[in-house]
Amino acid sequence: MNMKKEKRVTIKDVAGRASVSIATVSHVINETRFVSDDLKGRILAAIEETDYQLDMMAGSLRKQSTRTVGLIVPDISNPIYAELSKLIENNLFADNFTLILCNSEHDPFREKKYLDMLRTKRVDGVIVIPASADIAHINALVAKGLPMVVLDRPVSGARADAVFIDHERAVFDATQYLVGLGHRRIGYLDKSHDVPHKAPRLDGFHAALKVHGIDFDDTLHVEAGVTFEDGASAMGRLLQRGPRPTAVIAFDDVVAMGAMRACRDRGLDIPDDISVVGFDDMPLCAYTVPRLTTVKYPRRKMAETACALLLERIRSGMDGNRQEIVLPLEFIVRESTAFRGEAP
Amino acid sequence: MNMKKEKRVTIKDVAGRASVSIATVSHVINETRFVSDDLKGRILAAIEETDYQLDMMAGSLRKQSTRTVGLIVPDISNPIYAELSKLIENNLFADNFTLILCNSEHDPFREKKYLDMLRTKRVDGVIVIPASADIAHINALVAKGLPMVVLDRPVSGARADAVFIDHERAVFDATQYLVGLGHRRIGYLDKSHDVPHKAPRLDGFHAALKVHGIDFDDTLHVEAGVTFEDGASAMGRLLQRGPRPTAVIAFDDVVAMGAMRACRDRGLDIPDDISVVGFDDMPLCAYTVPRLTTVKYPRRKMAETACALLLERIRSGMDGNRQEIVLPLEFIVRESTAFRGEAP
DNA sequence: GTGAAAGCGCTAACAG
DNA sequence: CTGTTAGCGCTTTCAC
Repeated sequence: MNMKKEKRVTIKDVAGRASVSIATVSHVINETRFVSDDLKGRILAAIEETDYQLDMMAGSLRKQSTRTVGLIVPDISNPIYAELSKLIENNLFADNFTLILCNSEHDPFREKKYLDMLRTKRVDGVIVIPASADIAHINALVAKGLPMVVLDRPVSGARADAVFIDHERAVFDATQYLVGLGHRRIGYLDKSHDVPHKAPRLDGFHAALKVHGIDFDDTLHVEAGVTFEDGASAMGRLLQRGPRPTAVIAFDDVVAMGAMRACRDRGLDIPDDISVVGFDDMPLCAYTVPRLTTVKYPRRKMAETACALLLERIRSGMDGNRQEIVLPLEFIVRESTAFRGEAP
Repeated sequence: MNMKKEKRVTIKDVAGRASVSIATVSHVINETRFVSDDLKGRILAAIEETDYQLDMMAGSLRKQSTRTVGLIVPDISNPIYAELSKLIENNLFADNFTLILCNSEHDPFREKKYLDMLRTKRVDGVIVIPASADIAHINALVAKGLPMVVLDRPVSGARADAVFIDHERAVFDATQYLVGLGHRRIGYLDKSHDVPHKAPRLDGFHAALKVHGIDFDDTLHVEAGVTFEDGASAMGRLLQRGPRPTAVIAFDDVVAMGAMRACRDRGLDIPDDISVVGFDDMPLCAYTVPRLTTVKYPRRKMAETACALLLERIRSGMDGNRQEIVLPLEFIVRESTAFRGEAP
């Protein structure tokens, strides 16, 4: 095939062909000042004929703005982050921004490396779901004037704008709901990584138990990774430890689904033998058997808010005070939770 | 807070501080020619002190290469594309490339708009899962010298490199498997969009039926969209049409799961009353109840091959013949398929 | 071994 | 209304 790259056609070629200055060409392209119909016509024709296409890079160098933003997520293959990314991408697309996708793989080191790359590529801003609670590198970039918003996870001391949810409250409510159903032995499938929202969630769990005078049994606390398999094996471990719980709260829906599978494999019925509640409300939750009771993660609102915050800060050139927005959560009762056997 | 943007520190500042020429600074940064230890030391120190960071954009303009590639997927919130994206991102990261993510939303028009943006941003190449069979705009870019690879869907007449799977064969095998289990009334949950792999798959289905002397009953053919809900409602429609099938083949796992849900809601057992087979093998398949029999989509191999092809073409400057690689599929039998009631 | 200087393709003063 | 021109920050000949 041997496809030779033809010489790139530049604004100069267009100008030459239309017998005008390159300034005028630039101005009709960007609609940045009035140009007579005559010239405009010739220029448009020349663009057409030469099949000219703007080189944004050159423009970006000049304008010091790339109309590109970076998004750092722990793992795009987690459905919740996938959906969030999609919503963010949609918002940005509407504003003619383009998205650089970065998977940190839950690795703070990789996150940092990506942050460097993004800066080097001169993105106009970045949205990051931080992999760990250590956000010194994030704050450093903010200090250098890079617009950033931290998403999803309540890291303390952030100097970037932030939008997240009230993790503690959400788990508190979920726990309280289970207690209301008569459950007293409630398992907690925690996250094994040390993510920023791990502590607040566990706090919420403990707080709810305390309010209802339930002692926390440490054997009911196990940790799980990020896959279905991790959820299943964690649940397996939990079930081996002494008297089994009548309900469990999982760190997210993926873990909850793995857990349901593990129960099922041991002949335990959900929710008759064990109630399970998830976290996130992935679309799938309404289609599992049984349908999963869960906490709804406000992804649409989160994406919109994050983009609004970021774009505003990009527009304003980092003026204005830091914003922190906490989004409300919704508890969605489906079929995976029920009264405890003997309870009212 | 009012964060003033400090003046950007450039290569000039570093050169000044180290009392050398900017050329030398550039050379130590890029390790592109020998520099004495003395100067190198001073330069490195100056970089450190000024917290200088390379501006890739300027370099890219000069070098005509951005070390960025575009990825266009129909919908990143589809788990299979999410995983594919992740694998691709990983491959590129290893080579220090950066990824611009684009959701076409299954819309050819939006795909085209994104392609324009990518070109304008001077990406070094693009990987695209085409939204439709019309790929004139893709070929046009290839003709202009942009390295591209078309993924997943067997569009005809592509001038870009391509890597996809044998859709026809896969569905042929799946159908044959069901027939082997004694099924004769097999439903087909097709895709409603006119995607490039729609026809080959249906061909495979028909071919298998024909081989076994089974007449195709048109009432068993329904179309579904892309969500769980779409799958459920399509299955609902199918069940309303005359004698029900004893098995169904779904266009993808998402549709299959929606279909399972719909069966369940009507008191039908899977697989005792109806067998269902999906397509893709999302991780979730092993965790549903029952576990889903499906065709395994070779995502890892696909990601690797696509990246290898693209990077090679970028490296070689579009030399060499067009490549087309067809990846093998694997049929994964789990619990959602069984012998037809009365059959052996 | 090192430096000077010419651009990469565009935008935006500034000058008419 | 339109054109001239000075950069944006870097890479890379070419010369010493």
